[in-house]
Amino acid sequence: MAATSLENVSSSQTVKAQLALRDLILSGELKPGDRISELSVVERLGISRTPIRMALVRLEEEGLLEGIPSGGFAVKAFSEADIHDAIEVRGTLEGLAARFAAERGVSASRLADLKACLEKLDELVVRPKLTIDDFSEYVGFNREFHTLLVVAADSPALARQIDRVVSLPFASESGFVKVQAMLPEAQYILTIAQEHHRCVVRAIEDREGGRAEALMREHARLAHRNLQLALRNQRTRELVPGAVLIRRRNDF
Amino acid sequence: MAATSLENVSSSQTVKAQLALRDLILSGELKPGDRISELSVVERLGISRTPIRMALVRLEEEGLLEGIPSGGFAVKAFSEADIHDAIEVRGTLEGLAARFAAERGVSASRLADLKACLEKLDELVVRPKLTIDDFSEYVGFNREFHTLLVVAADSPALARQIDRVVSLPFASESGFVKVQAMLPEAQYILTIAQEHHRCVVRAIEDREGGRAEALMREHARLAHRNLQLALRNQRTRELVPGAVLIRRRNDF
DNA sequence: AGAATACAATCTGTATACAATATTATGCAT
DNA sequence: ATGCATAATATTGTATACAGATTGTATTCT
Repeated sequence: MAATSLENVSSSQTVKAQLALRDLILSGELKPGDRISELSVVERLGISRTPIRMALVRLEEEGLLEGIPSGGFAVKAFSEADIHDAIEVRGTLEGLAARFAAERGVSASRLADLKACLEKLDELVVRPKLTIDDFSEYVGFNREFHTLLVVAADSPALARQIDRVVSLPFASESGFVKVQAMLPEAQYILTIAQEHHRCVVRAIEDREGGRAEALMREHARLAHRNLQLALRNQRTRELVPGAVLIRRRNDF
Repeated sequence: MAATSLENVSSSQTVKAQLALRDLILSGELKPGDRISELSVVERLGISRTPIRMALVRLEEEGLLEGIPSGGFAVKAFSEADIHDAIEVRGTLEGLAARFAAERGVSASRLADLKACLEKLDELVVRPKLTIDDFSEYVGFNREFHTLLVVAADSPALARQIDRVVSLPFASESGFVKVQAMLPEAQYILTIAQEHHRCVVRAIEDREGGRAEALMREHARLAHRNLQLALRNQRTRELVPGAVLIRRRNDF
């Protein structure tokens, strides 16, 4: 079911397998701790073992799987602490990105892109009541903003590292935005987030590296709050991306 | 030649291929930009295509190779800026590790391990004139210290990210220590580095997160200085690990 | 009845064959 | 002579077959 939407894309079998497997994992059909039988995946996806094997290696590097000493791969389980730390790492690296951008300077056109994105976000945040569509639009613009920030940092080495943390669904910049739609604190958190966005751009423009860095770190703290609020009850918990990978404290 | 030392280890073909290919790249036999012909690697290593393919994927994730859009892999080239940024990222992440350790507290035994390592380093640094053996011993203890710091942070998510950045040879904690042996500033830099080590442990013990973080960041700056000193002339340049991957500014 | 061992089924790791695609070289036309 | 098109070649992506290892089960011995 989860993979059906991606069946007919024309690309390599390896990529298809990677996307399909990721969906299988994130949708919970393959549970944390499960050893992934290559043969069963073969008949489930109708792809031969070789590209599936490639996909498994890539997903291991991505962090969704872990190698089993005796051979093969298993779905990785994450604790709440893991997610917390992953968010903290993202915040730290995005902070570094903001500092790079501020200290090294950003071209006028890139700064303009950031400001344009800022305005698109502004227009949404000031609305009195946000619809579901508004939220999904917000997710898109929010992702764009974070992408533009990394571009502004102009550092391939840093971009690589950020890509890696963000690839974990619950650490991604828009991971908890969907959850926010359900929370009473939504409007408030969005307002603060947008204040951060605006100030970071301002700090970059004014070449205030330290301030830009601190702001992005603080920005990630909002994700921490969302995480805690979201995991508190079952209804919102299910909306957390990759929630099925989270093992509760006393699971073993 | 470079790979011969690893020929007879008993492990999987994939791991053998990965190690051999890494050596081939780092020794400069495969030059930056070169497309890696799978078949030629097959006859060079006497390993079939499948495990070589796996190794190529892993080396791509590791950052030594990059995928070519039309297919296959090429050896990645790095600019001096890339190396600078990789070191900065490492410093930032190790700073975060130090902060985690300080804020969350470290068990007595782990703190004792750190202090023991500190003393082993101390004993070496105070020697008036360091031999080559002293330096290689220093490299070992230095690596141990950085490993212990990551352990003290007790954060798998962070450890993963640090592993990734350290896997690039020129970003690793001991990358430039060998070069230091050739530099007149050697003793001075080692003294400062050890001061950082000592203060970080102190800061962790005293639960001073901010100080611990700042110190590890500053610590990475020593690597920046080593980098600049080392790349200045050809003799020391050759000692920089993975120097063959560095393209000079006006290479294209 | 419980534990240990042996056997069987299954699975992963590796090798190789095949097919599709990209690259290169050659020839022709402008 | 240069540029483009076509064909030959080489290389990657995929499928599958085989061998070694591992895991689970059943039987036997204590």
